[in-house]
Amino acid sequence: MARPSKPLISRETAVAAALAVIDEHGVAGFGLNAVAQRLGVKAPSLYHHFASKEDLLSEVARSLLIEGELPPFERDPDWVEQIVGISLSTWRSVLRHPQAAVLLLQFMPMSMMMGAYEHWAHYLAVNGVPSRLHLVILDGTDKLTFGSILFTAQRRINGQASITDLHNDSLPYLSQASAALGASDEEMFAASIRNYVRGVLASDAEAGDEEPRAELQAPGEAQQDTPAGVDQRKRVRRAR
Amino acid sequence: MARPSKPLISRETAVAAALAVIDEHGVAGFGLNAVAQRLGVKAPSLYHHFASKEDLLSEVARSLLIEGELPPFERDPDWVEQIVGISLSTWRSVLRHPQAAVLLLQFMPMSMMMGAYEHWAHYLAVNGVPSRLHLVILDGTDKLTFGSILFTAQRRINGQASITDLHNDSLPYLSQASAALGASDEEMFAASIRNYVRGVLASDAEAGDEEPRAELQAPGEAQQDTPAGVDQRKRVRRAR
DNA sequence: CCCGATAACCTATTTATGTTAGGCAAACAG
DNA sequence: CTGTTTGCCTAACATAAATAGGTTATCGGG
Repeated sequence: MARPSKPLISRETAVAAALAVIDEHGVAGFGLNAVAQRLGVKAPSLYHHFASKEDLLSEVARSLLIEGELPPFERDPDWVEQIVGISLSTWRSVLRHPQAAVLLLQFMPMSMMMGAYEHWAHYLAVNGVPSRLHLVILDGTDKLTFGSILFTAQRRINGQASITDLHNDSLPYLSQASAALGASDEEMFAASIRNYVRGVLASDAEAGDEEPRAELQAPGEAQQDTPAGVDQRKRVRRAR
Repeated sequence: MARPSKPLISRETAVAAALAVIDEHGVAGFGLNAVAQRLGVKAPSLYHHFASKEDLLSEVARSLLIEGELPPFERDPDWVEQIVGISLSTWRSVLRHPQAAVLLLQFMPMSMMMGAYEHWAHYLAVNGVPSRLHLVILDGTDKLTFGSILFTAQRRINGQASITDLHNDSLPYLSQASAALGASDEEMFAASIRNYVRGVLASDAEAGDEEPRAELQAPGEAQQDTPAGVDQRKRVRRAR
């Protein structure tokens, strides 16, 4: 075959095909051959559109996150729920493709994240959250979000039931905990974000009562070589 | 060469060699050839000890976690700090090998995690935490821990500075947030665990005023949350 | 002590896949 | 109309996982 009237490949269609292959066979079973076949094309032709396999996978990763809805810079008494809602939106979006979720780790578009962080920091400032809490909130919710996504994705890939649906006589405490809870993965995740942000606010309010609410970390005295499992908290923040 | 007097390969030495290769070249640059060379051996010989490359990598993943200890079943007024301390211990342990951290995702030993969860649920019950909160606490802290590990590992691999050391004029809000914080990765992580658990307790206290609540100080001696027929001997289990 | 079975390594080969090189015909620009 | 570019192709290469089969040392039962 020579040059076709209309191109058979575009970056978009190739990314879609790649995502379909990953959905079906996983990242491990992913190959340029399968992608090409799905496009009615031979594998080397993909190199006219992507520099390498990594380039293609990187684009797939980005496609998982593209619907970056960010909140407007307005005062919102329910700003915590804004955070919960958008985190949940990301959670749902990525978990439509559990097999591809792991790509986010390797190909996380850092510039995109920085932009989002800047936006959120601005949003938090508008809503009266002191700037010393911004990174604590953003960093924590992000790690919670992607930690939950990656864990949940892996569990779904393995065909394991949710940890909230556990019945195992050899794990009595855990089974009771599961029975006492009764929540879906999604509810668990949303609650975890909410709990985290509340915890940040509660801790800060508590610290502010006792101290001049200056900083999260006592000045000076570099920490180093602390043995594992040792309470490092004393210098950081004391809660009664 | 034929069969040597003393075996040149054992699963343990092979895992150590594999980890060394990954530390140096990353998971992408990892190959059986490099592992074999480090052992003074040819690659196919590894198949006498491992069923496949995945088998070897799975063992490497497990080796990253086997240093994690679990707390004894005793009352501990600072049980939150126990959780923080052990999470931090895991965090430090895995991040000694940032390049290998991603293996935890694919080869997370589920049985091991279930056992640890059971232990923790028991521990929380002993400390008067109502069972409806057990999974919320365990699941959330775990996701925070591994989310933080994976993010931090990736950032260190990419040679990027911590988000807490940010100076960028095009990101004014974020820069201010960073400047107002001044905490290390490790402190940020420990604080996030602490904040999360506190948030769970605060939310629960707020939600149900008629139901039993988790107390930090002195819950009743009766353990209404103990399932029947459970061996409560005190022990410290080593994951393996 | 002997000998078959097994263990532990080897070399050679197969297979799969990412990638590069070079060719050909349609499209397009001037 | 013509030269260049585009978009695909086939062929070939490099690497790496995995298998097959050979060789020798160790071990256990008679």
